[in-house]
Amino acid sequence: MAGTKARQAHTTRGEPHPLSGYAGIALRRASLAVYGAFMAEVGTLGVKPAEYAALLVIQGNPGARSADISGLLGIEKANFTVFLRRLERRGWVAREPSTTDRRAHALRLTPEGSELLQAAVEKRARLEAGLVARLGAVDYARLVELLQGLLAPEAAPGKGAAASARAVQAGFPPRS
Amino acid sequence: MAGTKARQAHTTRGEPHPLSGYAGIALRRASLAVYGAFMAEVGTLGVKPAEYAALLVIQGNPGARSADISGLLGIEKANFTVFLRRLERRGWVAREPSTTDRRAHALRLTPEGSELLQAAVEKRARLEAGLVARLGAVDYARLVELLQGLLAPEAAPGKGAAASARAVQAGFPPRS
DNA sequence: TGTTTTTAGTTGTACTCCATAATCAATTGG
DNA sequence: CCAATTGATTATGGAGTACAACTAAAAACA
Repeated sequence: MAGTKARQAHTTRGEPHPLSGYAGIALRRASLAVYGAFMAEVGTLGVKPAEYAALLVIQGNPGARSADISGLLGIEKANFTVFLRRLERRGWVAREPSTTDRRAHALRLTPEGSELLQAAVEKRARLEAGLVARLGAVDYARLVELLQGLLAPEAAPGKGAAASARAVQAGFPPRS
Repeated sequence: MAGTKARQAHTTRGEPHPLSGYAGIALRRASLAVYGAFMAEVGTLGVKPAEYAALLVIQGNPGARSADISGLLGIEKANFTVFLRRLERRGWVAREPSTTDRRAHALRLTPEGSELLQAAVEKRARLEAGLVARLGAVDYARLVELLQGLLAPEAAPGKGAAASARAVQAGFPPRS
């Protein structure tokens, strides 16, 4: 998603989009739609989805190193450096030197970051409530479940190596 | 999607991704995963998803103009120009002058384009079969249905204007 | 009819996201 | 102690997209 603008293709309201019977296209369109809804709701705080996710994970894993967080977010560590710097410059994330490894940094939310994140979490709850209102709670849960099923590792037999010793977790705030 | 490479974040196979409980993140990840699967299967023909969709729509609406197709695909007409030129240079799409409007072009698939598209459709059927095998036919259909529900216009009451006189349709090949 | 407004297509530019390679310093393992 | 690995950074380039400006043709209208 290069441009931040949420596109609204096929403005002819009334019928479903003629290509949305294709799973890939439906997925892409839905992803963009939710992205746009996020920006409309939470984006007013100046936070984009990737940044929101980063703040969430950092809050849940205070002291974690860059590589841990970037790996979890699926951001290349190289790009995560500049990504982090934005969060740091805005005063939301502090990068303290690690006490155990002089190459690494320990990441934490600043008080301002925590405050902002709390506001963002509340706004995101409203966003999710909107989605639930559109699909119904049961269908919404089912959708998320099906998406997870699509992403689930296909029971890869031999390969299951324990990748990272340092366990980094999502650290959800209690789901609304 | 800037980089064509399908990222595989969170390589630790075994548990679901810790952030995929968020609908937006699950959608994004699923979208990228299907994109990657498409590239692995159909991409061997040198066709990316957007190009595949374009060829499909052009085949279903022979003689349609650029703006019709680009609108349906959700591509800016400005960007569609260069996008089209790629398809044209590869010999898949012909851009004849419109007989009724000297500004416009009538788009058609060339014989090579039709041939390629047919091969792509077959490969995509295999891709879809893989998704069905993963989720099961019922759940797969349900997923697509739920995604469409997420995208459906929220019964906008007064606004329902007939936007485009020229009706352009998806022109599916018979769904496999 | 002649003039104005709209439309189809094109070009150019800029910005964001992302991948990759190269690099440096620090750590780890023989 | 030296080689290989690792955390982080910088720099570069490709791909997708938005947007403004422009040309030529068509449509609307007085």
